[in-house]
Amino acid sequence: MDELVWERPEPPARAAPVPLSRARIVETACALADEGGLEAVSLRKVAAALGSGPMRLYGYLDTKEELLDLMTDAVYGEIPLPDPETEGLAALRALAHGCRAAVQRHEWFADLIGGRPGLGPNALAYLEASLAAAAGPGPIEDAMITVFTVHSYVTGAVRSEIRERRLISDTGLDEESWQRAAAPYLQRMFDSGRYPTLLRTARDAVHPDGDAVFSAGLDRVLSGLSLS
Amino acid sequence: MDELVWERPEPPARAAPVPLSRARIVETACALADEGGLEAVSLRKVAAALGSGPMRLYGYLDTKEELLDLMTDAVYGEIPLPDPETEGLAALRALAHGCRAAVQRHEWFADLIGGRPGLGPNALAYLEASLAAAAGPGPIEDAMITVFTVHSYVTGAVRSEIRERRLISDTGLDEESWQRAAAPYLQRMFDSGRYPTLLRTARDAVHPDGDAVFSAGLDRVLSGLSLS
DNA sequence: CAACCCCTCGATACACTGTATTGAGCAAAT
DNA sequence: ATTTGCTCAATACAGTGTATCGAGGGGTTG
Repeated sequence: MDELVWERPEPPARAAPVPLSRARIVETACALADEGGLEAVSLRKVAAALGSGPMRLYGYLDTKEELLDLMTDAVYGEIPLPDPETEGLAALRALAHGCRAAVQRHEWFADLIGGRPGLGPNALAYLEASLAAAAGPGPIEDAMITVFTVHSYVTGAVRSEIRERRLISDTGLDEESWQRAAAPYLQRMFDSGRYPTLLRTARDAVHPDGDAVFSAGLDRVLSGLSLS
Repeated sequence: MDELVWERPEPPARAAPVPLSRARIVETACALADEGGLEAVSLRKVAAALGSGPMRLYGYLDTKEELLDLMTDAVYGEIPLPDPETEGLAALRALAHGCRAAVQRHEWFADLIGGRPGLGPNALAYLEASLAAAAGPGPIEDAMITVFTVHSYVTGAVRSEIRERRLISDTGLDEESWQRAAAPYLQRMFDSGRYPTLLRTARDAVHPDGDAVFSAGLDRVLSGLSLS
């Protein structure tokens, strides 16, 4: 009390605290990430968007990583699960496409997926559906490997796709400036003669769109599974 | 000059600046990451390990992300390339195993791989070798898809593996405490009845080691490629 | 109705991050 | 011999995750 009462300002009439919930927190964190990417998600910003101080969130979370885990599980929850009648391969395909669609809606999901243990209820449900689709008459270990294989492909593929999209959109929205930025470097690399196949590819190949590439790769993976 | 010379201390006899190079920077950054993970890599720590101030690094890098890119390419450089005589499928398999081996040596590589555009010379060489191995008589687009498929699987798989390893080693080195931490939760989830296949798997399946799973998945992927 | 207590929440603080700016000292060039 | 330019370190700043603390209000008890 280093000031007299007369000088000291009144307490700032604290606004009625906004009711909070884990769901609301995750929701606004996802919204922040949707526009601005994962780096736009900080506890301070999330709290500010909710009209509260940062430390309040620690009542609902122990750590920022837990927030990311919750966000991850929220996205898993958006992936529609095929109904159990669906035949195995078709179900796996549907899950894969659902996962990719989720990444298209939430680019940042590509940064999280496969990165931390997905033990949330929705991730488990996704896993359950995959496993059920893959399970056949044989030993369950086969189904595990099938799921591992497909999901590894899916996570790797969606990351690749997002990465490439960013490579373009980072240099500026137009393809022009990207050409000017990286093309000369690549040109020089190709001129070195060390990458003949790459050079031929860059010259000849027509670059197909992401959908087609993903589907084609997925088909190859699925056809290697020797599933009943 | 707010003090008289007599009071003012001598300049700290600045130590002869350590000669630096991009290679040395990347090397020590990788060393720091090897013990301590990616979060142990900060420009300050790298600089300190080199005996210099942080800002000096900006002569060699524009950004921390560039350092991570260099580290990524350094690891790509460790992957042995199959000699060009090797038959296509065998070469792809060798590259995949080489990539996985690199991740075993540098866990942090799993966090970087597939995350940012790998345009460094070593990554390009890896890509060139993959593309050359995948290229057949058909259109080059087929080879692109093949490479995309295999590499997507590999990146996804190694991330999965590292993630699982961390899940165990994070809770404490012993399996005991992990059981105590997550097992009750999973138990309750399984008891909910929503994850029957998962439950059966957790109960019945013997968990095979990472090598076997990776190889088995890779074989499935490769066998789906319909490569000559 | 009054007094207490707990518990929730915000303010403050700390260590740390990446990076911009500034200024000092030395080497080379005029 | 003087100036110029370049290299590097010190300082500074905004932002991060999180620990600590103190005040305030709501519910429970006298």
